[in-house]
Amino acid sequence: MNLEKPQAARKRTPRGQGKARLVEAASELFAELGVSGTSLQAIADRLGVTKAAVYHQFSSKEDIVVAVAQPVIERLRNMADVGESLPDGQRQLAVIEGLVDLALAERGTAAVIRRDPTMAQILDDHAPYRDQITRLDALLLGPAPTIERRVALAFAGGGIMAVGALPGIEGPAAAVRAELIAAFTRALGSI
Amino acid sequence: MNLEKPQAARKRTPRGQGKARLVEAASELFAELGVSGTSLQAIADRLGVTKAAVYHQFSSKEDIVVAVAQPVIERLRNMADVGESLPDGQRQLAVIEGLVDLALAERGTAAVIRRDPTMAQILDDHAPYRDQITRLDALLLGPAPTIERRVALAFAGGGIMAVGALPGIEGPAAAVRAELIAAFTRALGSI
DNA sequence: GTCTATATCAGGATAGAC
DNA sequence: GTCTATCCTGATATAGAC
Repeated sequence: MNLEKPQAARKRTPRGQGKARLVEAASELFAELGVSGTSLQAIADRLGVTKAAVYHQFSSKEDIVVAVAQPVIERLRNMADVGESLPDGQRQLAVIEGLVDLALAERGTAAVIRRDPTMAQILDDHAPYRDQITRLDALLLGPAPTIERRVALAFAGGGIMAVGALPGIEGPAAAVRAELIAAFTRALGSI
Repeated sequence: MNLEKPQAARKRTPRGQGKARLVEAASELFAELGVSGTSLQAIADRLGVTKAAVYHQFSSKEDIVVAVAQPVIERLRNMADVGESLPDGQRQLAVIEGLVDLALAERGTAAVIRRDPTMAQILDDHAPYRDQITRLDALLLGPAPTIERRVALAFAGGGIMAVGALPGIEGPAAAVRAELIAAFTRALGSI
């Protein structure tokens, strides 16, 4: 018994920066299957290499998860920097626009970060991420937020991520963006 | 080598309807860890039994997943029935109220259904679920919806689920409910 | 950078005793 | 209904050759 595993046909290794390719493949798979639903074998298969090649680049699955989240964390840090540098009246809108752009640009990854339990657990132990979330929450909620305001923020945050994860809204990006910013502002502003 | 596994101390089997207890435990774990992050061993441990006992109740993990979703599917069917029986002007609000109540009542489970990839994959192959979603979409969107309206619905749907999954909003349930219905209506109605 | 091969363990699932 | 024991597969991870 024990037939040989088919082992997906290896395409010529498109050489070069292996890490970036790997992170991209992992990111897509995480969005499709979730983090714990994605095996290193699956990542390797998508790249046309073996698991050992994956382990050459990252020494654990957790390292890959962090690497996938990294660009998003950088964007969050940037948004917090910009927001804090603005006068009070402009902070909220700037952050909201930033979050919407992030959700639309990073699509899958942003959604995974917000809703995948494994990702959440890893990032909760990852100070660089937690710090940005704290800063952005402060910018959006102000000091001593009411419970209604917290609910509204959770609602709006869940909303943009759901739209980001939505398939088939490739077309009129500007319209979607405008509608999202409006929806977010309405959700938050009304309280 | 190969120490004996500690095997969590077994508490006296609290009798009775094993299936219901099992579904409840699984439901909680799915919400905490995701479906693929939850092993049958973990479910068994939470109940204080062995894996084999779990397999006595359900013949596969997929069966458990469907059983966990079942009460939510029933509620969705009910909402669709009620909505379709109402005159045009009242349908939308009735469905929105139903969805908000569902998100608040089923908390974790409703959120898992909307955002867990494994759950989604299983339910996509599960006609009873798909049918209700189709009916509710029709009630909320009407025929030939614009893309803006679809975005708004996705936004609102993601929003209530995010709030449902939010920890620590046990207190003023009525206020949260009212705020959610308002937010949902605003998100949809404005297009 | 990538491979083959292998160690180790956990996961889903089954058989059969009590 | 629950247990023990076991099977098989696939998962993470490592060692060492090319």
